[in-house]
Amino acid sequence: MSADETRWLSENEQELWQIIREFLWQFPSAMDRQLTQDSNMQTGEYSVLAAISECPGTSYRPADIAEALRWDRSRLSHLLRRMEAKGLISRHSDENDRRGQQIQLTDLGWQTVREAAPSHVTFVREMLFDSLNEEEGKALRSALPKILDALGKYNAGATCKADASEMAASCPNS
Amino acid sequence: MSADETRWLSENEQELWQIIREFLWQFPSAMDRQLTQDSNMQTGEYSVLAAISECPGTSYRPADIAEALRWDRSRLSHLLRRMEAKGLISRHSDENDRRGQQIQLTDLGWQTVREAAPSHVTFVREMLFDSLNEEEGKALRSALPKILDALGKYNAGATCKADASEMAASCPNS
DNA sequence: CAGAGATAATTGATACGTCAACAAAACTTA
DNA sequence: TAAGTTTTGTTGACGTATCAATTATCTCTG
Repeated sequence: MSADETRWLSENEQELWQIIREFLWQFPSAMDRQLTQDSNMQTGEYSVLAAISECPGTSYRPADIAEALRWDRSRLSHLLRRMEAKGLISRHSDENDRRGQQIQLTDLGWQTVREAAPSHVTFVREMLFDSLNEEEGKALRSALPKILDALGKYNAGATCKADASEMAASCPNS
Repeated sequence: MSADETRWLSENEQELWQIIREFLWQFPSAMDRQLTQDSNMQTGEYSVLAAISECPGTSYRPADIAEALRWDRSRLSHLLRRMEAKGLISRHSDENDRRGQQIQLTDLGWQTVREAAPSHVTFVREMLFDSLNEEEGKALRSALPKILDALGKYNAGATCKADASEMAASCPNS
């Protein structure tokens, strides 16, 4: 950056940015609290349970899960260890590729996600969707992918540059 | 919850929810990376520096900052300790209320936030505002406060139930 | 003014995310 | 098939967020 070519935010933009920042912090934080209180887990753990449970009978490799959630492998590895310790998942070595593993939900894992889902979905509906009219929903649906796309380009070269959704595509059901 | 009165998400809603979740994770995460790489700090630290620097010459108490940012006091306390260790802020006990403190930016703090601002604002503009057309901006501006309001009600009784912006209101400049 | 309660801020334990370094297995290609 | 490269997944160190408990000060009420 030579001189000062920074395109600073207008007052309007600053206001909106503050609202967005607050949303970016408050929403995940409240969601964590909801899951902690109602189901003794946090967003990350729920995301993994939900991702795996979407295709009953399927077993995923960590890499699939990481890609579906757009997560760092390391983060997932740490979390899977904790979840295995809690008895929520089981791992079996992948016979086709012995670097990898097959991750499955245990009975306890299934029970846990089934019990957690209603109150969590209720939270998401009441905090989010009930506050959106049709127009606002459409706007989000058109705006956010553009932002995610920009972020993806920004990240190019970094952690997760995969082009996604192979996990969903390979799901036998749905 | 008696029977199963859960209002599950429709397929459309599930799609949107996935996009939102991704945004909620990817954006802050990329922003942290931007600040770390360009300015050796994270979002929290930048937020505090920016909040304090908004009213030059003013000194804030931690409680003011916590309220303006809608943060937990404990989180702020830990962060202020680290920032003081780095030499970014200074604390002086408040003569009017000796429970409290006066927090000010040091010269290094000022220099740091001035140097960090351009690339950070550029990130926010390029990743966020450049992807929003006018209509989408308006939609966010109308939707997010409703969501924040719902979250506020959800939190009622928890950490931060204050009704905000006393810090901004008391700002001599602007 | 005494005591009860509220408020400001800190602290320590714990859990989680990130990063860089690593090990093992699988591809690639010459 | 051997050497180099990529991919899969783990590990440990470190920074940060959260929660409950604690201290110090202030305010209110009788």
